[in-house]
Amino acid sequence: MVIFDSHKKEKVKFEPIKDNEARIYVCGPTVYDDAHLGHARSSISFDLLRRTLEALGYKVIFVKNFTDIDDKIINKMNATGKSLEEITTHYINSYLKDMEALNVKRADIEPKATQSLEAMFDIIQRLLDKGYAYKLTNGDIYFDVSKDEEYCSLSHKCPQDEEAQHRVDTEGKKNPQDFALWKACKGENDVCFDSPFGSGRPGWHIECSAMIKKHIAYENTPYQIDIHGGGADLFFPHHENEEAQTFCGYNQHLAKHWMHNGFVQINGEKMSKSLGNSFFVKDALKHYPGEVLRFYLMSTHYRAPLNFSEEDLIASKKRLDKLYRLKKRVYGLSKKQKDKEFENKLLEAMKDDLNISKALAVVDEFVKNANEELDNNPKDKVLKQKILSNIEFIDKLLGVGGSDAYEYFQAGIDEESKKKINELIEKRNQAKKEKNYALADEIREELNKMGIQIQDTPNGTLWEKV
RNA sequence: GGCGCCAUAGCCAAGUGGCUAAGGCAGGGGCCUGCAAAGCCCUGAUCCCCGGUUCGAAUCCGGGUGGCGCCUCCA
Repeated sequence: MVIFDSHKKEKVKFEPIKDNEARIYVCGPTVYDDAHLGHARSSISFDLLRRTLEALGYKVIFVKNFTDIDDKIINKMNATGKSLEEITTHYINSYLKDMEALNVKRADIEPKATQSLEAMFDIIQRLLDKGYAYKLTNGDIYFDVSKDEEYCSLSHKCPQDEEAQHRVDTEGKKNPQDFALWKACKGENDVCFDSPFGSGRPGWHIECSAMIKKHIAYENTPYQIDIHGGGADLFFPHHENEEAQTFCGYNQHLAKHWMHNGFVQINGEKMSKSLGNSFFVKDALKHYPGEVLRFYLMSTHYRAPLNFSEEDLIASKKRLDKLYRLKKRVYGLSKKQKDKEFENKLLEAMKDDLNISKALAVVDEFVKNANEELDNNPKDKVLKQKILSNIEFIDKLLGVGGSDAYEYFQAGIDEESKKKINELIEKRNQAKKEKNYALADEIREELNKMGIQIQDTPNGTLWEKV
């Protein structure tokens, strides 16, 4: 497996710290609002990484956190009068539900910041003891970047010029880039926890360092975990700061490899709350099945920007439709016949830094060849078993193609409508038998108007929702 | 202002020095079909511009132009 390490800025061979094991931590959402398409893309990107490593035989330990203590959550509390727990529980559930619809596998561990406070205290105390952190008179504790010689060597993105540094300046800090490890309690409208450093709450960056240390960090190794992932915007300062805390606190680098996914854009601009162009997953799911959305969001390489467009999404749907039409042709088989050659080809593509374009081209080629072979050998059982097995492998590796082939095309149609559709099809077949083509075409037209498209096949007349 | 990424057919998108530049969508032609649909077959680009390196470049180097991102919470 080769991955692009954004620290080294090149593709590197993935060599795990421990043989055949991969410990991965991905920055999860701050749960103060519903997941947008950007969250979806990030989730799907690292889901593909995980599935690929698993298919290659690695034992993957996958951790994705929830940031459940943060300024924006507090703002929401103050705005709505709801408790922290109410807000975060609601959005965590909403997030999990959306990700399930997108066929993203659940993380093995889903830690919350509020449950990892002890681990944060440990790092902060170490940093204070070692002189990497200092406390202001108001009780805030900051990390002193000037004490860390390696600061900025991870992302190489630290601002150099004076102007940029002054923009992030804050009263009392020793260096403009110093960041908060602990924020002292600011009064009634704040959320505060007891700590050895007084009442307050943790800074954002410390949360991830703590959760990694607590849940999956190796001891006595140069690196605590194998891969740390997240959105490209997190590289600096978030990941730079995580690395600084962990390295200065434990004398271990945080992660051997760093991976960052590109953004979802709308009309060529980053999709974000502040630009007012964000797009919630739950809204997109009202119009398109999760699987279609997944297929679309993963069809652009994870590092490249993806400019959201409905036109492209529809093109993706049509591409996925073809896989499911093939699946209908091998419907109902139980026995499987492995096709190692195909599996290796698909895996080979994904092994190259998740080259999804290559992988999907392999899928397209497979679908095309399978259709042709089925045309020539409609009764070949082994062939059909092979095809079904390959579709299952596609589902396992890419997370698409696993649904029931009929339900895929009939999603959103209620039982009553289905009954009516079947009656009309029956009526039309009768008309066809009597060579009353005018009536048959009339019925087909009626179905079309209902948004139903039919296909006459050797196995009878099939229908799909357009 | 600092740092960085990107630019391939109508659209999406692989490709990192050398066979005829993958694949998908859309379009055109054909087979199949009562007619359709689906499926299959055929069909399209010399790779933003200029210069350089090389026997040879979409692929490397330099300079442009255009777009985007980070530097502030952000996936």
